[in-house]
Amino acid sequence: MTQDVTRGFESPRDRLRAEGLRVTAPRLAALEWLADHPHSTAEQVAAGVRERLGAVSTQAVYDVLNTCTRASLIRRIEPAGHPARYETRTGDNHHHLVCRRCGRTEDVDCAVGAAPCLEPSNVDGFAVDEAEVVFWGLCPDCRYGGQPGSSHRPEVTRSAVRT
Amino acid sequence: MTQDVTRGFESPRDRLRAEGLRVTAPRLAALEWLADHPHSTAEQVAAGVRERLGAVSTQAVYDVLNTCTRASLIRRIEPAGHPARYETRTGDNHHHLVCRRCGRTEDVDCAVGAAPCLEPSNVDGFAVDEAEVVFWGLCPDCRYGGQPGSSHRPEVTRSAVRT
DNA sequence: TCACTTTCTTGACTGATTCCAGAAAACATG
DNA sequence: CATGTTTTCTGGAATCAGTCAAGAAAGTGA
Repeated sequence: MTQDVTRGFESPRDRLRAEGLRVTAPRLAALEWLADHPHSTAEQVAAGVRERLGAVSTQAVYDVLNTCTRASLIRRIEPAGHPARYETRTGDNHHHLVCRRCGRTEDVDCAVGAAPCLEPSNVDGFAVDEAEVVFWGLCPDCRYGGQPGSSHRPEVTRSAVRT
Repeated sequence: MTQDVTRGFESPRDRLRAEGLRVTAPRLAALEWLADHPHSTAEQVAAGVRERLGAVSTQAVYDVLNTCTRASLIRRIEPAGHPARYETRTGDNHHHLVCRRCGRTEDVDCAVGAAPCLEPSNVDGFAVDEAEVVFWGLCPDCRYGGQPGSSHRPEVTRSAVRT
């Protein structure tokens, strides 16, 4: 059982209802899967959903994920060079730690206090509504272990900025 | 001529040489284009390169961009949901302001002083080497103007936003 | 239960980018 | 300025993640 910020208050079913969304088996399965497996890719969610329900179309999964994202029931993060990942922890200002090599993603709470990095609220005429922070690096497995799974193409980013 | 941080010191030709890369027409054209049109997409770079050189394959452009990115001559940014963009300003820790709607991208210097948001250097066993910050919002055109859709041009940006 | 929506299925399709094999060009030499 | 390596470019096919479309199926309110 994951201890998620937004979980425990309401069941997936109630949360769907609260947003005026229909309660369907694929939606429940996807939300439940994500509650226990945060940062899953669409493909992983699809696998998890099929594990419980049997055949479910890929399109249905994307639809569920998009609908729930739009309703803020889940949050989508799209690390450059990796497929999108989803999580149920929404509404708080937390950021992510992503492995350049395998895409593994972990949560990082705001390092510099409450709302860091969200200084510029109206720069150059832009109406800024979100500050996204991604920490890039290598996860333990990719640092030490040799080949973690499939062949990931050589990562291109090597900026290594360390202000 | 744009006054870019990394430009003015060395010409594109010298910068290629300094990295041990061959000096080819497509590379020069791409680097020059980017110096004057920061945050261009691969497609825009291709168009700019073809403007000077005539026919150049798409693959050549991607190759040039990848090679130069790997050599840190340019930096690639990949805003979620938008094609990757490239810029010649490398080596300093500046971040980006991206329009949710049209993808227009602007530079933002660190808002919170020197090293904002780059607190965690070794979290959870990860070896963090870069903190990427993206401010999401709507650009002036998309806020007020109706349909920016078609006018999705290179959007020659005025860089160096000071906060 | 019935009608009315919304959602799911199937399958084709897109856009951005990469892979492949061979032709062409760059550049350190002789 | 020829020559031979080595690296890069061409052209086309392929991949990957994700979307679009039309009709069938299921959830919901009366």
